[in-house]
Amino acid sequence: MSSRADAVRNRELLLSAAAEEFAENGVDAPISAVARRAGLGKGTVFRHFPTKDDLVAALVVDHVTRLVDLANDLVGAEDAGAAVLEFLSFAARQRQLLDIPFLAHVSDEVAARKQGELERAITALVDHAREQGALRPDVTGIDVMRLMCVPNEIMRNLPDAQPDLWERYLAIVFDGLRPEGAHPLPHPPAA
Amino acid sequence: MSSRADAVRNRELLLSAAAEEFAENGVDAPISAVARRAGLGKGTVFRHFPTKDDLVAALVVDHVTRLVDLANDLVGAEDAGAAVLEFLSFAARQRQLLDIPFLAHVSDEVAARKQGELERAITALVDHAREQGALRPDVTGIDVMRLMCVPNEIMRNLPDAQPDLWERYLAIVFDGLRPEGAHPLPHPPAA
Amino acid sequence: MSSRADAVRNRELLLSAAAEEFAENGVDAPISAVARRAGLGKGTVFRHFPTKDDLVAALVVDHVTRLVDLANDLVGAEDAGAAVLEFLSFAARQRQLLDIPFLAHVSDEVAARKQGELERAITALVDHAREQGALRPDVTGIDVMRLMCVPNEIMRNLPDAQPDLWERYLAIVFDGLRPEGAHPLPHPPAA
Amino acid sequence: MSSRADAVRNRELLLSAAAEEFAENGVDAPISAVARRAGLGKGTVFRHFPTKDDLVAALVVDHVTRLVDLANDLVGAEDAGAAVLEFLSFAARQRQLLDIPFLAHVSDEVAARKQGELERAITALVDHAREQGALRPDVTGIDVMRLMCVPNEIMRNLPDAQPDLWERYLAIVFDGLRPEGAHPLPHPPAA
DNA sequence: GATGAATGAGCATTCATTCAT
DNA sequence: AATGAATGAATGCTCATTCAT
Repeated sequence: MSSRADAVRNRELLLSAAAEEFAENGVDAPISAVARRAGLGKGTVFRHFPTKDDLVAALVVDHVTRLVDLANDLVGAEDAGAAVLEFLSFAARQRQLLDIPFLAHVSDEVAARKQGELERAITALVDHAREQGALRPDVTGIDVMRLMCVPNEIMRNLPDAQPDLWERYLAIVFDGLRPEGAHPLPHPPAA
Repeated sequence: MSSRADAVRNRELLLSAAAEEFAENGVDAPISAVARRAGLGKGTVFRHFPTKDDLVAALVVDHVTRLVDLANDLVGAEDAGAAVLEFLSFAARQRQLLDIPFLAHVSDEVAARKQGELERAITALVDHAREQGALRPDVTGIDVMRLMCVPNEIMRNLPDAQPDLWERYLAIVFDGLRPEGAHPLPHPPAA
Repeated sequence: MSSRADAVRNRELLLSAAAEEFAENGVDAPISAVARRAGLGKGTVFRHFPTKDDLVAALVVDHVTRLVDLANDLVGAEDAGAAVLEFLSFAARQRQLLDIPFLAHVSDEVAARKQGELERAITALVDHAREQGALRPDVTGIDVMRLMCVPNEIMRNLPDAQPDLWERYLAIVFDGLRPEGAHPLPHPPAA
Repeated sequence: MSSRADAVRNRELLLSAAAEEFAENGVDAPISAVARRAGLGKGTVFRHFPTKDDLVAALVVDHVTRLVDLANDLVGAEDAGAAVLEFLSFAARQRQLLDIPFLAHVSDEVAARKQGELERAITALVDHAREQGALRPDVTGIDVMRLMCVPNEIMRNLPDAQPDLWERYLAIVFDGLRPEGAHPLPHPPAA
């Protein structure tokens, strides 16, 4: 009755339902809400993701994968500074739960590996931009990764704000990453 | 076990236990964990704060009060730019849960009033700094309020980082607030 | 442990377990006691009745429905006086919690509607009996409704009494409803 | 500072506060509400009544004592039937928690003894009335004791009714106790 | 003797997870 | 493979009771 293809479709259905639900109501939203939003039974969620944490991890992997792909696409761009800005804008537009809390608390191996990939991809991007003089000399990919979520977190705290307001705060942060008027940074970024 | 006089001390005990617990494990940490950390019974928490929300609100009020007081102290400073930086450094050092999510979700009246005070105090500070040319011309107190939590949020995601790492990210954000090399900001900050 | 079909049975199981438990220990009996008596988990109670109040309301509706049905069956009886007595006997045999406190405090809409039905049905029954001269001229359906629980309440206070003792007290009350030797009643019954 | 007399006064204060509180909000009202109503500390309640049950028992004893005293006063009355009616009216006017549930569930020895006294006093009263032909020949003091609370229980279920409505239901019950038109009662009243 | 702070058992309710169908 | 019923651990909160002052 249900083909392999249906299973794949359901998995996607669940992932996007979960992304919406968690973005809207936080990760504490019950699994049942995700199931309802997907039009599926609660049991089906657990068939695909044995644990709620697994579902969250899959979401993170999905999201990080998209970011890695974009970063890799952008890594050869002429204007590396613009590329970094585009990357950060893309990240900000994904309202999903790209909190680093997640990146951090999700213990999933695959997720961890993906984060490593992301770190390398962003670092490449940032290194280019720094070398081109588009970013301050003392900033690293890790720094950018850590600042990546700032617009999202601000927006999460302002549920009624106009949807593009994040651009304002990304602009400020990005100005802080530029070489003009940069004051030397304390501490190394560490691992 | 505790005398009448210790009741006051217990309230403080509870507030700081709650601050630690919530900073470490998020607001979803159970009241029982707060009680255990304070070395008190669960019921005692509810004697002092009839509701979990009341406890959170008290925490917010406490914290915001400290920030308002500092902002008011700093408002007359010669170097207003340095004053803003000092204010942000102080805010970052308070590891407590000064998430805007809290500031926003706490429905307590007193807390709301305190937040209004904070907004006014920061705005005064920022206005001075802007007028002195220490901050970019298009930044407002509200913007600073929203960016105030960035170092804390980054640190929360990095539980094993060296304790002063926040200085690095505050430095970047603050460079973004300076007038040198500032690119005009999109959107008004709105209320 | 239970099939889809047993879910219906479980609802009944829970209702009768609750009826017994509440009749025996009062409505303040914990839900866990109801669950235990039904041989089910505490969570299962909440699956079927989202709230303790919902469970109580369902019980009331069930009970009142049975009474309404009987009253409607009896309304055409030849001997309306005997019909009223039969009705009251049936009500007394249902040990359940047909306290008016419940009828009153249950805020459930459906329950309220059912009580209206009951009042109308009893009133019809009583009106007939009064017209036939089987009841005193100054008694109403509302009065009978209010006296309906007397035997139950007496029995609840006498847990060790012989199970049919209620008949004695119903007999006394019913004699008080007869026209013979009736002294005029003070106050109207009011709504 | 506090004399023996104050202690006695406080005991009375507490008893009447408890009577009011429990009559108004049910026996589940917290001890703290009783203390507040009495204008005393919670601890003081427990000094006088080591247990909430003790307080309730004391209330019952108080109440039953009043009833016993009245019954004894009335036992020599000319019109014994009128005396029984007066006794029942007095009982109905005491809105307090004279539920038999209490009489039954209170395990206090003194309370039990007092109930024995009450039973004997009522029985004497009822015996006289029966002998005078004012009550049906098959009714006993125990029956009257059990029916004594009916008006109270009906009123408890009708919080908004006019305060004298109980007279209507006492009248019905009392008519049921009269010899006119009495149908023989089933079952002995038992102990 | 009086007070109110502290305590923990008890209760309603939610939700991740398991499993029979 | 999908479903939703059953389950119990966890949580916020209330309240009788104890006890230091």
